[in-house]
Amino acid sequence: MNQNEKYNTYSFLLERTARSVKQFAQRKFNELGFEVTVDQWQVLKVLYDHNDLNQREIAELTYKDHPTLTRIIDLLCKKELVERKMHPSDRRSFIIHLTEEGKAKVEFMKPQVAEIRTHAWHNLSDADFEEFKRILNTIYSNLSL
Amino acid sequence: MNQNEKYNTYSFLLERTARSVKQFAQRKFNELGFEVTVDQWQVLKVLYDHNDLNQREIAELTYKDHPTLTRIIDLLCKKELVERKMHPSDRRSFIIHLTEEGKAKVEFMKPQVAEIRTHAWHNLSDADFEEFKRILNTIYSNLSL
DNA sequence: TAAATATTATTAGTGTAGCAACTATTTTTA
DNA sequence: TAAAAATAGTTGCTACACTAATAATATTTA
Repeated sequence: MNQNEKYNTYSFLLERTARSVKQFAQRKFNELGFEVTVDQWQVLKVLYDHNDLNQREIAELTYKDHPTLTRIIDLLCKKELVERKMHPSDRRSFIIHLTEEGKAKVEFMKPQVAEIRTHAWHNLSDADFEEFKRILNTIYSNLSL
Repeated sequence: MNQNEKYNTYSFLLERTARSVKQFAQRKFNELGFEVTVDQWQVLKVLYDHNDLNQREIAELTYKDHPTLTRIIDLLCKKELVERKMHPSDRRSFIIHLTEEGKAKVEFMKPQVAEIRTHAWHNLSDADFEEFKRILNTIYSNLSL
């Protein structure tokens, strides 16, 4: 493979792997009857860890954009896992609050999700894990400048 | 970070990075007036390298699913970059053919895309590149079993 | 060879990503 | 303090991913 072609590979592998990780998790979520998507889970988890954030803060923590957040919150509201509450001092923004049902859902899913996530790492070492994180973070910051 | 939380990180970093790589490329595509999406480019490139494939073959090479392929081919047809031709012996399938315009587009874009792809790898070595590919491929195969 | 099965591609429906434009509100600054 | 700028969130549009169902055609097998 010549030098030009070389860098065409990584973006392909990166995307393919990211999709396969997500797809694997979603399939498990469905099998286990979680009734939420992987992205919805990500938002629930952030709310569980921080509780009572506005949408901007959730967007920052999940690296999702605002329109996407609006739609995910809509769906989570419909499922009664979160609710939009008035912000006491800023009438532009909502406080997103995890309901009791939402909290229970996170506690139920949490260990099972952790288990699902380990599958990808068979045959890989802790050193691999650190390398992987370092490289991903470097790529990310190379493109953010 | 405890052992349970540990593996929640990688899927997040992986997806975030994959998205950022794609978004970066798409932004450059737009700035350079390519008038195709990154996914459309991927299909054009595969056709350029193999020419005259049916949609199943393109799906296999790009790891995209059939419905997605149908729609991408529709869009590329509208742009007159490819055309659907009758398969001589199998009336279920089409031969997807890169038009002259499509071929010219690939030749025009190819070196510029290669250039765009290198940005992600500043501050990273060839060894990192190999490590990265190895880890991505291992994860992918762990989840395909 | 007729019936069952498999394959190729499409359509429909849901969810997410990204962009641009917009409303409502808050903050800044002139 | 009035005008300008910034912020929070929404909506609309296009594109892609995934699932399930379907149509048309080919292949297998009984």
